[in-house]
Amino acid sequence: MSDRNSTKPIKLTSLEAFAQAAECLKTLAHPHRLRMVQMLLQDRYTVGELAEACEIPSHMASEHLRLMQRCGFLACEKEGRNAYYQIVETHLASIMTCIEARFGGKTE
Amino acid sequence: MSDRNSTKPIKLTSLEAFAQAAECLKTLAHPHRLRMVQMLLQDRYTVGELAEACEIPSHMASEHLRLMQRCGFLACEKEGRNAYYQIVETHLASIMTCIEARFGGKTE
DNA sequence: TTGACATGTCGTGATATTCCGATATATTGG
DNA sequence: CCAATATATCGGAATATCACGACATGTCAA
Repeated sequence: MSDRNSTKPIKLTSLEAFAQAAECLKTLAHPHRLRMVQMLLQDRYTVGELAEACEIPSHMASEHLRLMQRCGFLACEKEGRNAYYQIVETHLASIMTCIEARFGGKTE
Repeated sequence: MSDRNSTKPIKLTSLEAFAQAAECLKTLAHPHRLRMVQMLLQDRYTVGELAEACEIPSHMASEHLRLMQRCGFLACEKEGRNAYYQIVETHLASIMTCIEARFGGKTE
């Protein structure tokens, strides 16, 4: 072992915390879910609107939204026969900024 | 449809770009790989050192490192019988900062 | 050259994810 | 009440991921 990193004790995040983080990242790691989060960071939308934007049937959008709700990203508000989703995990904004910086920003 | 979001044309990242992003996020979304990236953002390390820090056999660390190399996160430098890995995807620093902000910082 | 060490690769079973059709529930207008 | 709409849920098939043991490769030291 060299003295490259034996002298300075390295600080690490616990594997338990990273296990939680990995769960959340896995939930985010899907093209349709990324698009939904990007939209919901700008406004709230119904299941149907999100489904149309992702070009998928709405019952599949509903499943994606349920997953993101379960890991604390989103909340749902029912209004009549519509269900509006919105962001509740505030850190999603900064993470999405990082992703946009790396993989290209938004265009109309 | 309300006039809530019908007047302003929303800007979106393409689904193709998000598909790439999802691939990368999926690669990152693993507790051992997150720890490896966190370490490698501070210094370069050998396979064995990373394996020990993650409490896994080194041949499994080698596979994780190969995955991260394939999606452009890491590069490998062979020195004698050791293989040193280091970060080459610069955006990993800011993404890790976001993750640490949400899931707890580092402790020794 | 031989043996120990560090790393990399292959095949496999267990498990998880994704997509989809079918179906269910709830709400609104007529 | 009835039909249409919006959303949610269930079950299955295809696919991907994960952890692991076994083995292969390359390097160094004696």
